Parts: sequence; C-alpha cells; structure tokens
Amino acid sequence: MPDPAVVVAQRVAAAVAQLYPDVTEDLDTAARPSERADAQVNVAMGLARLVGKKPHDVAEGIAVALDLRGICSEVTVAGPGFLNLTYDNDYLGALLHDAARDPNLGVHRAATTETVVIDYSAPNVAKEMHVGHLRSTVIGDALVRMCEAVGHRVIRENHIGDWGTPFGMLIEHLIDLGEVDAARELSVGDLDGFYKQARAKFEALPEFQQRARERVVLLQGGDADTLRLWKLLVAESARYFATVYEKLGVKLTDADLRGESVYNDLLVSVVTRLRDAKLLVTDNGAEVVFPAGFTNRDNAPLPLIIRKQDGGYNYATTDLACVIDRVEHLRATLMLYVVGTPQAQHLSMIEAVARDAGWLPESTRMAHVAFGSVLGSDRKMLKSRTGDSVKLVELLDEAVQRAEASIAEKNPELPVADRQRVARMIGIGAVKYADLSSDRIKDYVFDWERMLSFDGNTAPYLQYAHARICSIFRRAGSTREATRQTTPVLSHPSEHALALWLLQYDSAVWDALERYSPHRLCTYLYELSTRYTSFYEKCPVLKAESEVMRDSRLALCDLTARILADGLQMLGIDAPEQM
RNA sequence: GACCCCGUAGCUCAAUUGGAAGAGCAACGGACUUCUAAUCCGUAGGUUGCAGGUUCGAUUCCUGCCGGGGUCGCCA
Repeated sequence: MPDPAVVVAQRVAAAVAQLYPDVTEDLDTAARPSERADAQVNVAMGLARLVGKKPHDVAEGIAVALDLRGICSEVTVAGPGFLNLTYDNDYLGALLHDAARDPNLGVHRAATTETVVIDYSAPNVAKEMHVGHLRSTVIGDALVRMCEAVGHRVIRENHIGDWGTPFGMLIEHLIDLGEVDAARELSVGDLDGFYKQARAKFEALPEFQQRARERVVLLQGGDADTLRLWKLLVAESARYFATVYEKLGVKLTDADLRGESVYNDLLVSVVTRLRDAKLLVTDNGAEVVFPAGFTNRDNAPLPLIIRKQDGGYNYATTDLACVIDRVEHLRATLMLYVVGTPQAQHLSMIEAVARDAGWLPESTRMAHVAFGSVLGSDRKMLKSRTGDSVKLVELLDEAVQRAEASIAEKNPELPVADRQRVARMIGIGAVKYADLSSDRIKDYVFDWERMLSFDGNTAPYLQYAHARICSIFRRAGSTREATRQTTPVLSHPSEHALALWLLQYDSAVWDALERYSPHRLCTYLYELSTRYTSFYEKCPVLKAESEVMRDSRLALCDLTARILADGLQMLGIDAPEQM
C-alpha cells in the first residue's frame, strides 16, 4: 500500500527535477507530518541556497509545477518557504479501504528477514523477581512482538542467573531444610525468604560457610548428587518465573530459558580462541583482553577479564560464549541486549572483543537496548516501605486490585466475572504502558494515580477508546467484517484528521522498531485515541445523517479499533471489549 | 580525575534521524433527556540548564561551563 508521504515525495522530486535540471545534490523532498497541515515539504529552503533564489519564490514555483491531482486538495506556501499539503479526502478514503482489507492493517513486512536474538528479563535462580526486572521483561517482550509483527525470525533468550558461587550456599541451605520442605517453600514463591536465610547462615556460621565453599567445588566438578540438587533449585525457580510471566502476560516460556550454565562447556574454547587470536594477555595473574579505546581511572588500558586469578570465569567470558553461540549456531543477524544503562561499558567491551576476535561479522549487528530506572515519588530508586526492593508479583497484584476498584466504581453494571478479567487487562496494561510510554533511556517515576488514569497517555485511555468502539458495534447490528467492504467518505474535519492518522500506522511501527523504542508506538496510539475520541464526540455513527455516512463511520471505527488492538498487542497489552 | 547518559510549561512527559516548540495533569471557562461524560471543547502557561559556534533554519550537530545520575580489573 502506498504511503501518501512517499508518493508526495516522489512527485516533489519530479517537480524539482523539471524546474532545476542542473541541481544534482541530494534534496530533502520528504513530506513530513505537520501541526499546520496534513504534511509539509521543506525542500525549498535547501534548494534556494543552491539556485540563489528566495526560498519563498522557490516554493511558489514548486507548488505550481507540482502535480498532485487526486492526491492533494490543497497546496499552499507558508512562512519562509514551507509547502503545506492537504490530502484529498477521496484519496485517503481509498487508502483506508486498502488498509482495512490488509490483515496487517497497512504495516509492511521486512524486506529482508532478520534472525533476531533478544536477550531480556534475566532473573536469578532462587531469588524473587523484583521491580528491577520489570523494564527488561516488558521492553524485551514488546520488541519481540514488534519484530515478529514485521516478519523477522525471533529467538527469545532468558539468560537466568543459575550459576556461580551463591549456589554453594543455596544448595547447602536446601539440604538443611530437607528437599521436600525446601521445594515446598520455593514453590509457594517465597524465594526471597529462602535466599535471605541462606545468606544469613553464610554470614553467621563459619561451619556453613565452609560447607558452601566445598559445595561450589562439587558443583563445578560435576558431582552427580550436587547437580541433582542444583537442578531442583533451578526447576523450582523456573516454575516460579513461569507464574510471574503468566501474570505479566509476556511470551517467555521455559523453552526460552538459557541459564549461564548452558555456556559452561564453551568457556574453555573462548579462552583458547582468544589466545589463538593473540588477544589474550596475562595481567596480575588474570587472563585478560585489552580492547582499544577503554581506559580506567588512571587513564591506563582497561581490561576485559576472561579468567580470574583463581582460575574461575566470570560474566564477560559467558557473554562472549553467548556471542559465539548466537552467531555461529543461531545464525543471528541482530542481537538485542535489553539491559540497564549501567552495563553500557561492559557490553561495548564485549562487542569490541568479539569484533577483534572475528566472531562478529560486519553483517551482524549488536545493540544495547538500554533503559533507566524505575523511581519512586522521591525520585530515588523505587523501594518498598521497608526499604527492600518491591516484589514484582506484589506490584502486579496491586495494579489489578486498583483497576478492579476503579471499574467497580465507574461501571457497576459490568458483571463481576467480567470485572476481574478486565481488571487484569487494565491493571497489567497500565503498568506495562507506563513503562513503555516514555523514552526508555530515561528514568521514570512510578505513579499509580497517573498510570491508571483515563486521561492522558495511559493504557486505560487507549483501552477505553477501543471499548467504546466495540460498544458501538454491539448496538450496530452489523458485523465488523462487513464494514471492510466500505470505502469511507470523509466529510467532517475530525474524520479527515482520524483518517490521516490511521494511515500512519505503518510508519509508526517501523519508526518504533528501528529505534528499539516502543514509546514511539505508544505516542502514535495515544494520538490515534485522541483523534478518535474527538471524532466520536463530533460525528454520530449509529445516528449518522445517512446510511452512507453511517457505513463510512463504522468503517473508520472498525479500522481504528483494529489498529488500537493490534498496536497494544505489539506492546503486550490486551484491549478489552468492555470496561 | 576520565568517560557515558540526562536537563523542555508549576508537575509528568513528547517532539519522525537539522524544519514553524506539543500533549496530559494541575488552574480557569464551557458541554451529559446523546453510540460508555471513565469523555470532549476552549483559555492560560516557554530565553528548551547557561555561554558560544556551524546553518537559510538548532530542543536536535560541535565546543566549553553548571546541575543530576551512572561507569571506571577479578560480583552479575
């Protein structure tokens, strides 16, 4: 389906070529969204300098030469030389009809199918998931959905912390409790308690500490009984993670778990391959690599530590093994790391070393999808009243509870069974949307009132717009599918404004995807909702003045609802039909 | 000390890769015998941290300051 802006840009380029055949420079002929018109073209300003004329005169000339019959109803010159365009209503109507018949609602597929490995969520075994896992999980899930929506092959990887020295202590604690009791404690989700008890014993009892140390050695040595206990811990944690993901409504499953331990057997080869590549250096008893361009506080080269003094490996080694695995076995062409900003330097060192070692071909891109922290109203990292980190499950439960109370108050007619189902969609949706709707690189302030509000850029506002449309169709007596035969006729300005925005879904999705910035899709959907509600207030649908107008408006409603639901789905948010 | 990120209306945030600074709250004024008023319409609100530079044009790019956060070798 042709994007109107693309068609216009081509016509503008043609007009310029005709008027100024001698100009060979690349010109910005793009038609951009504008506050003052449907689109604006800014080519005249740059061109004026090249041809030595006034921008306004150049713009006038282009406006005259420009052939936009059947596309634009008006072209005006404004300001220093902006071309303001108004699209023709019949043209927009025809494009809407195309979009409505497209199962992808106008969103074009990727020209080349990428194999995208997305690394996100990454909780720790035997530890509670807390608010610190929210952003990675939610942003990662949205990116998974967006990539899939345009046809990429997506591999989800949940890189859980299932290895390392803490497991000596955890396994010993498990033994102390007895396997049966320990499993029960873990399965009810009291991971925090389990971990804290183990930690406390480790710090207080030298005897326990000794056992824990010995247990680490057994674990690393592959002792069968120790491995069995370790697997028990991992399995119980996985079961717990699954319940959290279920509650949160993200696509992660057990099949996506790739614990650090998976890479254990590859760590030796990371070392040998780095040594063969002549990158490995022994420094202070550790085996390290010095990638170019990284310095420490003394301005000396900063190493990436591959093997510690004590012979153990650390996370840099695992991360490098991951890169090898993703490139050589999974054939990744794009690797996304959805992890917090503090890891920026670490990841760029990993990339530098992997490139130096020849493990990362030019054709494979690696991107750090970084994000800021969730803050409390005091603008510090969000903590519970007791000062602990906020448990993710408790946060989500509270969201659903608050949503349910809100529904009970505002729509008492909704049956209780529906109320609970809808409360989940609204509560969870509100939390996710609050996380996704602001620029991920920045911190954001967690605020129940604001995220659950029906005003402003919130999930409930978008969901409400969707629910109102569904309500219209329940009364309309016609099916949603039937409206897709109709070519909308746009007469009212708010119909025109809505139509224009509906046609930009494709570019909104791609814009968000290319920047790995879901908030851009949020902004689009919010603007779509405001344009729809504005239309809703001004243009009666079921009581439209004519049958033609009624059908036309139903078609606009249907397409709006589909794009809202589809867009929210890409963000991992459900759109209830009633609320 | 070095490097990275952030700084936009009173508050919370946008701004499509250099194009005419926009929303929502809060404030004020309007609109429900109406398809869900859980909403809408209007008014007001700005030296985009500061100072330079590049450009026809800078919130955006460059330099230097100020303020906040982060990172800087054996945790992940």
